[in-house]
Amino acid sequence: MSQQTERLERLIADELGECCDGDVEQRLDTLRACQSEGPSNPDADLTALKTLGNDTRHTIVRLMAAADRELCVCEITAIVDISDSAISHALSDLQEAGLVTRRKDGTWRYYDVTDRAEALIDALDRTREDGQ
Amino acid sequence: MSQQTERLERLIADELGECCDGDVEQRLDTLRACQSEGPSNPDADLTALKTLGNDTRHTIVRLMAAADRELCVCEITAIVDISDSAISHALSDLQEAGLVTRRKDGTWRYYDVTDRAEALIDALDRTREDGQ
DNA sequence: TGCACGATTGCACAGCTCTACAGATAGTTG
DNA sequence: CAACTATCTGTAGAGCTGTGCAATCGTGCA
Repeated sequence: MSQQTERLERLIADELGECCDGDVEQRLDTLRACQSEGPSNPDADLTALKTLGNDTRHTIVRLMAAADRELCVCEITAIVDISDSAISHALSDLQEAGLVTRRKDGTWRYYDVTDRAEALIDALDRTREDGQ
Repeated sequence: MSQQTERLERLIADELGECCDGDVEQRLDTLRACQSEGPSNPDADLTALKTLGNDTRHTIVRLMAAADRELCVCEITAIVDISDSAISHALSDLQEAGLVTRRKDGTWRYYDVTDRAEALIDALDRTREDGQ
């Protein structure tokens, strides 16, 4: 029995007053079941969070979400104080992460937020601590 | 007039057929209003996203969310294959980011997810692309 | 076909992040 | 109070990330 499960055994003994090997196994099984509840492939989730958790990309997504319509790249560059290159990199990352969609019209490129981006923004807005 | 607004002027001319300086100013004003709709201090949002967007921390939060009760540190170390030190660092980061709460009971420490963490996890679950 | 323009891409490097290790801290117990 | 336990913390270094620069792509137009 590993150190980790010894510690767990002592925890259960503390909680229930006593603890046998069966109790430990049962607790481990329950926890393992919880672990397997998660998404089978969490990479997309991690990428979405990491991508939105950057100032530049977050700013762009907030702007598009507030505009409530697709925006042309040049509308973004006109407003936010970030270089063309950085914005283009950011939009590319956001698209790969499934947070924005892309549409071509001649030489103009239009981007819009996806449901996933909106859901994350909304989750943040609904759970903000201070009343700002 | 900057290069950025010249480009915007050409976009509006393309969209409407013509464009005067007033049209450009109006579009800029609208976009600036959108920009100011965002949270006045987005740092907490960025921290929350960045913190949850790490494999170790995400795994821990998913486990706690699935367990639907507070977990002792030793329950986490017993299940996930991450060193004690890494888990402790992760829990500390999560707490600072407002994603988990912490409770002491003797030498045991119990952690539980906050509404904010649950809201983000839920947003991801509701918008997953593939049917996993 | 050549030019102009909007937007993207490859690259380099400065700055940030994650983890293991070792040692510290705060309870508990005898 | 000494020994033990669960957890935390400081640190170093390997690896990752973000941005500007310069070059490039693709579209429209004369």
